[in-house]
This record gives sequence, structure tokens and C-alpha cells, in this order.
Amino acid sequence: MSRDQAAAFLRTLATANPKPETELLYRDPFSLLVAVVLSAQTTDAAVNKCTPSLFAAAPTPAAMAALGAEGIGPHIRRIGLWQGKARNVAALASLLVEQHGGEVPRDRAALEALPGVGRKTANVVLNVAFGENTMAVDTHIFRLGNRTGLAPGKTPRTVEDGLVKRCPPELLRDAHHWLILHGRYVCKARLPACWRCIAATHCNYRDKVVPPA
DNA sequence: ATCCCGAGGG
DNA sequence: CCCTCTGGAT
Repeated sequence: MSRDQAAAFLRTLATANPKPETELLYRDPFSLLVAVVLSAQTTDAAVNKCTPSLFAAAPTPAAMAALGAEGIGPHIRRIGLWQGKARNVAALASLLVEQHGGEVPRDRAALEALPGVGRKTANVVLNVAFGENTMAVDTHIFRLGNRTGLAPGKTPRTVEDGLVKRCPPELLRDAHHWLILHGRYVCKARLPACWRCIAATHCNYRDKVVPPA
């Protein structure tokens, strides 16, 4: 699709009214980072049940490091991969204390060097917590970018670059947030709900899907 | 049964 | 590129 179409697509999404989810629930960089690390292969609902007690016990990197994997584990037993995540969060908090003055670094390389943090997680933190021009490409956004024609690409990185390039800068934050919700609830993997998609008029995939009888 | 809002490792 | 780690939703 054309650059203008892409911008219209993203503008339509960004100006809609999203309900708050993980990325907007956690405002400070540290809790956001931890929440996103915990989110892999689980639902937001599950993560959001664990985090209140976890952050009450350890609000800062120093406290989290002191808590340790054994202390973190009991707080997050209900989410997938919790054992590995407990270790990662503990190690990550220690690294923040030892190498970054107890702060979350505003730097891609430093973020990706943390255990449990890959490019997607780093991009969420950079975009949401620090306002950087990045787009986090998870499986939803990857699918959406290709399916709709918004940002085609063979690899997540290609899709990411396409999105950043095509999205009007002032919309990057809202578009990023909305893309995640849109990919999850509307432009779904199995049954894309084009008939209730707010951006269908801008989408290549429109009408390729038959609504349920 | 099967699929996932990932990352790390072989 | 493939696999594994896990729990929850469908």
C-alpha cells in the first residue's frame, strides 16, 4: 500500500480509543520492563494478577535484586515459564544495580544485554517509557503488517523498520499501543474480524475474510 | 488437543 | 532455522 494509505491506516488506529493494557498500566520504566518480561507466552490478565504483590514486595531494582529468584517465584506462580522468568528478573535487577546505577537504561544495546530481554521487549520499553521512535514487533504485529500490507517483511526486523518509517512520528506511541490491541482482538490470527475493523477501508486484506453466518 | 503479546540456545 | 521452557484460554 502507498505511504499515504499506511499513514491513514495508522492514524485511524492511533486516534481510536484503546482500553488500557499492560503497556499503559506500568508507567515507570522498571515496572514496565518487568511486566513485559513476565508477559511472554501468557495473558495480560495473568500478569496483572501477579504484579501488585510483586511490586509491593520489591518496587525498585535494588529491592528486586535483594528479593532474588526464590523470593520472586512465589509471586508469579500463575504465569507460564515462571521459573525462568523469576531467575531472569532477579538477574536483571542485579545488573541494573551493578551496571546502571539502579536505573533502566535508555539504550537498546544495554536493554538487550539484560537476561530475558530481546528486541521486542527493548522496543516496548524504549517506545512507552522513553518515547523513542521504535515499534515492538510481536507475532501479532508481524502478522498484521504482512496481512494488511501496512508493513510487509520476511523478518520481524523488516516489519519493524517499515512501521517506523511509515508511521507519522507524532503517532508512534499511540499507533504502537493500538497495533498490539488490534492484532490481538481484531486482526486475529485465526478469525480476523474485518467486519468490525475500524481500519478496514485502508487494508489490503479487507473482504478476504467471510464474516460468520 | 492446540495455540500463544518471546528469548536463548543448539 | 529449530527447539525448549510453562500455564491458561479456547
